[in-house]
Amino acid sequence: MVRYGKEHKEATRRRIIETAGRRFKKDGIDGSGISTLMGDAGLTNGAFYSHFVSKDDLVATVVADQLQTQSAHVCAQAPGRAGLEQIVREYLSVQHRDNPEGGCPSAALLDEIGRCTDATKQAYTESVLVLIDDIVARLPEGDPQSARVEALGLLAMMAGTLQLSRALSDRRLSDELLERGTRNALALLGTDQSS
Amino acid sequence: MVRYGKEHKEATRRRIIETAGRRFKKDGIDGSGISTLMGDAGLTNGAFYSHFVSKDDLVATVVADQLQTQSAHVCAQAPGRAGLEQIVREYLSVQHRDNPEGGCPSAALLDEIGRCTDATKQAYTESVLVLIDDIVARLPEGDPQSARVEALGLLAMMAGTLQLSRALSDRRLSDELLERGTRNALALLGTDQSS
DNA sequence: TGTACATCAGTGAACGCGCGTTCACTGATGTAC
DNA sequence: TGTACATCAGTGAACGCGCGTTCACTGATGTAC
Repeated sequence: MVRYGKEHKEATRRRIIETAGRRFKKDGIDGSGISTLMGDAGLTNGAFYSHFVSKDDLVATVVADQLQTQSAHVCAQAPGRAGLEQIVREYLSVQHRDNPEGGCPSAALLDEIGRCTDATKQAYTESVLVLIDDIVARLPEGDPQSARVEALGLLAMMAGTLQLSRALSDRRLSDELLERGTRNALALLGTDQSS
Repeated sequence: MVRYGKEHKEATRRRIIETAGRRFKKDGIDGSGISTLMGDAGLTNGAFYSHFVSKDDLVATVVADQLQTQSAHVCAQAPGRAGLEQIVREYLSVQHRDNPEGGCPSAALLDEIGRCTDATKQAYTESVLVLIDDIVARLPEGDPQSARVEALGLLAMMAGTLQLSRALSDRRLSDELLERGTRNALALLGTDQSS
């Protein structure tokens, strides 16, 4: 009865979500059309609507998937404080700055997400909290809600720094900003979080 | 010989630049069409090209103008450290979060600017350095280049925090992030900047 | 003072193009007998 | 084992629309006589 096995269609859907993630981060959400997105996945535009209800549907799905991938990456790092420092250094690196399509979705898309539908903002919020909890697990114990907000603050600071480093046309200044950002981020971790 | 006096056309150009700034910050650069932008200024699409060479030209012009407006706002604040603290508190306020079109262009557009033409990134870089020097003027003296990078780090952190607060669909979490961000920003100012 | 005129800021229709979305279809698949 | 068939993932042309840009024009302006 089942023709291709359902793995086939699901694999295609996965492929679309992953290539769309890279494309969105490279060209922006508004800057990526359906035909281009499907072409990236090796398909034609018409097939899109048998996988997603609308572009908004894809956007919300991709945003959630991107953050989940990032969570997995965080979890794969060495445990505890040492791993956190490694994450910060990687995040605020020249390599990350120069490779938006393979990097953090918040750094590439955060202000655009703020202008998206409520569904997308909700998908972002839920998924970012999963990521945040993976970071919180590496912090010394304390009030969990306070630690969450602390980790959100760290993410915001790192994403903003990467964005600014990408917008500066002066390479040297951009490099210096990344260094300073790394120091600031590590300082933020070093301070014990009172209430 | 001169018909309308040149003030007339210059006033119109100013009006386009200012209304476009608000529109870009509200709907994004990719999300704002020429007809809409000209309509905002009380004109029709056709008049656009007697004021600007292209949309890219407008974008670069608007980005520079927005930062200049922000510089003026910074300079209008009380002098020294007290003024700086006031700026930080205003920046990371609920009012600013809920009013992107009247707020900071970096918070509204930074990742999109990173994807713009070199000309726009250059306009951004030059103008942001003017803003940064207005902030540096409020910091204790020291190595000026180091102070610049410190101020850039502060801007990046504040812009990222505001963006994240706008992307979160959980209002309470968003509010808490702004509070935490304010504390972090003030801490960043409190620490003396060694090298 | 009154009229003819040159200027030029702004109009609005049109250009080709890509957008998001729809739909009649194709053709490879694995199944049933 | 071989053939007829139902399924359905994917195709590609087409929809109306708004994009950035061009251009022939309109009509209010202030000037010249």
